[in-house]
Amino acid sequence: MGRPSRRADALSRERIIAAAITILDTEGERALTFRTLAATLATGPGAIYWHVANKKELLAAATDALVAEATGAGPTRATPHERIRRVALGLFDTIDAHPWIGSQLSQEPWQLASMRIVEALGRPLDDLEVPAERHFHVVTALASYVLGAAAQNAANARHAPRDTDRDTALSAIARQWAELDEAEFPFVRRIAAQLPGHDDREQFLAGIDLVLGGITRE
Amino acid sequence: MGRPSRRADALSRERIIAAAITILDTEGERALTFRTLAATLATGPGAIYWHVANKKELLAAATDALVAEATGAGPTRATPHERIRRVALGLFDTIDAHPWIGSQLSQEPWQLASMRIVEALGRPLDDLEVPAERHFHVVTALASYVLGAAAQNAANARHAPRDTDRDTALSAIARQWAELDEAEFPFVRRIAAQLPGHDDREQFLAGIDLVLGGITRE
DNA sequence: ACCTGAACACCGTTCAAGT
DNA sequence: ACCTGAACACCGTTCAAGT
Repeated sequence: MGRPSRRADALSRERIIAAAITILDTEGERALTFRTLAATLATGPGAIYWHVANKKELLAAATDALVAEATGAGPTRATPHERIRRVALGLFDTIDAHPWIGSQLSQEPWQLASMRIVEALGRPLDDLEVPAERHFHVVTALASYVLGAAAQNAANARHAPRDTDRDTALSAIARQWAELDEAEFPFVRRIAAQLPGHDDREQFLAGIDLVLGGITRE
Repeated sequence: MGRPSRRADALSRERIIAAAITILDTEGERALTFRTLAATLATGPGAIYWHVANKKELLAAATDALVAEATGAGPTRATPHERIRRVALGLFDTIDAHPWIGSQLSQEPWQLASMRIVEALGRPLDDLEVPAERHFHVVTALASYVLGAAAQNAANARHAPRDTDRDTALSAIARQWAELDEAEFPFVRRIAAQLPGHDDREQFLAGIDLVLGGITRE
């Protein structure tokens, strides 16, 4: 029931956010500028400020839009465990596709997006027979793991050289790890061999299972 | 055995990093500028570039210095479980005291600081009777949780209003949560009551125990 | 009500010139 | 070898002026 804009190409909060997401995804975080954004929208930088308070709010809104999509809906007839895995994996994939969300989420904590994540991860806990007093506890641990893992993965995605493929990149890091000082980094040296060939999503889900294993233990 | 500087107040990488940490801690991330830093060191901005490649490297070096301190040494005669808790809590406290580390760690993944964390968290795994093939797996999960939780906590610390104390701030958020739309956020509404009065460090350690519980489960 | 674009107050970084 | 500081190429944000 919103009043219609006079022109189809009129500026709007939604169009600004959509354009920002496109720039962030295709050109990277550093490329998002009020000038480039204004150029994309065929207007001046000042015009954007009529619809959006500032850059921080713009980034928060862009993050929220994608997180809302990732946590929304979902077919519900599944075990609680399975539902949590589904939400977590959805978030992982969203952050992987839009790596800039990773740094965003760990910077603005009580924002709407974080609340959506807590809600989506927490709702299945009732059916998991976790006592209500522990819900806050447990959902915090789950969310911390999900956000931490996703942020790490996003950072990796951001820093991966464009021209080399994943396997050779991982092998290069593994080789680097294997050459570390034995006295200072014995553990990292030893696990270097396990680095190439691992699957990020599998690894992520294994961590979820670890946490869930701890939850349903007693 | 490094050759001595001629003047005691000569610029050096160490002095620059120390000055940067002081500014970051006392004035916040936004206040760290090559100009303010240069002013603090009584020199011009260009001088800093002789010792440090750029701002990114400076932040990485500052982070590494503090993480090295947090993960270094530690009395060793304790159970593996206890050693992991100790390392994790040390990191938590360090990030709590220097919140800017939080965002730093989730932005530069394969940097030295992350490797120190992996090493410190992973070394006790041998004695925890975790099979070697799972070490990479398990240490990744632990590190993700630690970094995620610490980043969240750091973000909270950064955004807390200066003049209000913790209790009233938490109560305000709890009230806000309790007023959310029941249809959209039933879970968050319900756990709102558990928000005030919780202890961040306890909550953090409980999460560690959850993950460790999952590890030693089978 | 909404848009324009010049202008303000900054940044990180470079570089010729000094010692 | 190391330092100086002006200058370059940008930023986010504001605001008088327009429609």
